[in-house]
Amino acid sequence: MQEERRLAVLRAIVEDYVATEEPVGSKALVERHGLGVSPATVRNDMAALEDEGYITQPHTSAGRVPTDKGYRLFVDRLSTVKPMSAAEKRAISTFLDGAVDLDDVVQRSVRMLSQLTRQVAVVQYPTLSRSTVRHVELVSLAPNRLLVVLILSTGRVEQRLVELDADLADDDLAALRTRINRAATGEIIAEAVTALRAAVPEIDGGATAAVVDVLVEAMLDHRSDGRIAVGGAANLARYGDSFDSAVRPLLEALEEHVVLLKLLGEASTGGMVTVRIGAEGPYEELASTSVVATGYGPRDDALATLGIVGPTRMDYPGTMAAVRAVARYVSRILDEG
Amino acid sequence: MQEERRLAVLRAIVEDYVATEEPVGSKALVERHGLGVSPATVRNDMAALEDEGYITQPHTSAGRVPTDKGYRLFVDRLSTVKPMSAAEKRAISTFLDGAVDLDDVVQRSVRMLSQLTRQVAVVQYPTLSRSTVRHVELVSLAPNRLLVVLILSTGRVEQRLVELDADLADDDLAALRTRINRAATGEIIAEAVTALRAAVPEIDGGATAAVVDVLVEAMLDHRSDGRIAVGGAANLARYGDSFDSAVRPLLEALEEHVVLLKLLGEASTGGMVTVRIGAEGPYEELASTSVVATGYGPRDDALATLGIVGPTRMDYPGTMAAVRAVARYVSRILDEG
DNA sequence: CCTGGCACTCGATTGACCGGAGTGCCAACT
DNA sequence: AGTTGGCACTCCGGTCAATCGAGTGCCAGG
Repeated sequence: MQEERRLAVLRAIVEDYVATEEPVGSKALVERHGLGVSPATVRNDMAALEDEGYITQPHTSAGRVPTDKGYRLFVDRLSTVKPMSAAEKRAISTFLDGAVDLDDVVQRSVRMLSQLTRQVAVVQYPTLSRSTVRHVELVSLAPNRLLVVLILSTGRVEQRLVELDADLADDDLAALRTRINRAATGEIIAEAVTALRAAVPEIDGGATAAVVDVLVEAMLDHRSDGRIAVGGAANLARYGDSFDSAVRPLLEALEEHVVLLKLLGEASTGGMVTVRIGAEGPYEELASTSVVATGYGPRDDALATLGIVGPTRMDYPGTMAAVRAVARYVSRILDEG
Repeated sequence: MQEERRLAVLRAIVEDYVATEEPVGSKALVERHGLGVSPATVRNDMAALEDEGYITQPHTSAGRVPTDKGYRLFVDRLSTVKPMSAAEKRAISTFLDGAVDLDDVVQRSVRMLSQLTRQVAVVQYPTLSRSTVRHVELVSLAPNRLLVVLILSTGRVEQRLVELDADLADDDLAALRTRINRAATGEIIAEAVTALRAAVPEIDGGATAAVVDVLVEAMLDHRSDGRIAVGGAANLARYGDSFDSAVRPLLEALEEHVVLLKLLGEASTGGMVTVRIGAEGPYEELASTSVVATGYGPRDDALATLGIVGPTRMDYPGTMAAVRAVARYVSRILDEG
């Protein structure tokens, strides 16, 4: 029973601190939240919580502040994901439905997320590796120049120019085209690559091999795999204090897309919203920032990841709800498209 | 003659203030710069300069700080663009030469610029409107589905899917293709659009018109026209003071690409590096930021614009040199590509 | 196990004070 | 006419002491 109250106290501390941005003391706590005990009792609980490492005081005779460990407990056991309001849901839905193509979907998602959470939003472009090949087209621009066009189920189109050593006859080209499509169409990337390599024999002097090589390269192209959209950086201005220590490394991380991918990547386990708090990750400089992320994609295949980056002191329930909601709507749109 | 010295004083003030970030007084001025007069004399000059609006004091009995007008005079008449060192030139050249495609060129330019100037760099993707059509390809994916591929002299490839109302026969398609290419290939966008509209008659029931419409839309597509790459936002962390007032609106502007385009666009007059200082532009919130930009493109056609955004208190000579140098190398690369 | 009371700590605020950098002006000098 | 040295004045910034108040820890009693 006192154990139960202690957790209630921790929850109250987290909520108050997130709201006020100031260390919270025993007196203010009993006033604002209706826990029916005296400040002294709360003080005892706080002392215990501090011993266990959930909260800390910035200096003697100041209020308490949650530690990373405290936030962790709060997120894992004390918070209930508060559902989005109907109005918010509608706003998300209509805004995202207005997108005209894949790029636009991602752009709008980033914007939506950053507005909902008032944090920096990060959305990874859908990965190719889980998507399937819809069609491969070979276009002869000149006898020895070929345009290879790869169309994927995600709506992404990749094209490459191939310079051939020797000219390629029209009927050879047609044969190659049908053969390639027979092998690759409908397969997911990984399958398509192996099928392609196996099914297409050499036709004339390495030309075919060159085409297949380029096609495989296009399929595995990590440039589009790793692409990332970032939005809402203006929200960083709200950091107020702790500026050089927190914002600078974060701004740097936001430009280092590789770092961002790693941050998000940790969080791609299916369906659930994942939270990385403070120094739990491998990046020293981001010790005072948290990441809230989740995977998304059609039919719950986690094609890619989206989420937000913000200070450890953030509204976790609301943020998690927003991230989850946006991920769901985006997934639905990708499903339809 | 005293007029001459006054300008020397102004120059000294600007240089000192940029270097030290502190209001500069008469005594420090005569010490650091070798102007052979007494502090009292300098004080008189400063009073005159203040009357004319070139400098101002933050408060009584403080040193002087340049006004926007002062910076303007400095940039227009007092500064000599200091040339880049050989090492810097080499660094720019080799780094940009490593680029593999157009996107990469832009990415690297942004990175290079932000590193050289330690400011936020902005590079606009080359505009279509000045480039020429290299080739148009029509690919039949199905009897009533057409892939339209547009290849431009800049190396940019745009593709569109067209759904036709009626099926299109293969020989009609071939005829259309040659007709389109005869009209458009080699022309700059604007010409190509009109030539296309004039030269291609209707073949069957509006199908051709649809294709041409899509093609024209692809040519004029403002998404690729307006695309912008931003880099070096971490340099904003050096703003130190005046944070909310300066950085927040700047971060917002950096995400509003339309605003950025306007800012850069003012500066696209051929060949020269343009400088917008403080409140000279239309944006109230950016009153304490300057833009240093220039056009770039093959053969000095200004295809697009690149530059940096930074505080009015910046090293204009060095920054202008860096912007000019990067623009030249990028232009050269586009020329070759 | 909770509670009221009490002494204690320590950051934050306030006000007084001082030193220094810088100015403006004037009279004297070249 | 332009330059210079001198001088009184202003005002910012830092320091120091005093005070306030929020908050704690602990203890004794319910």
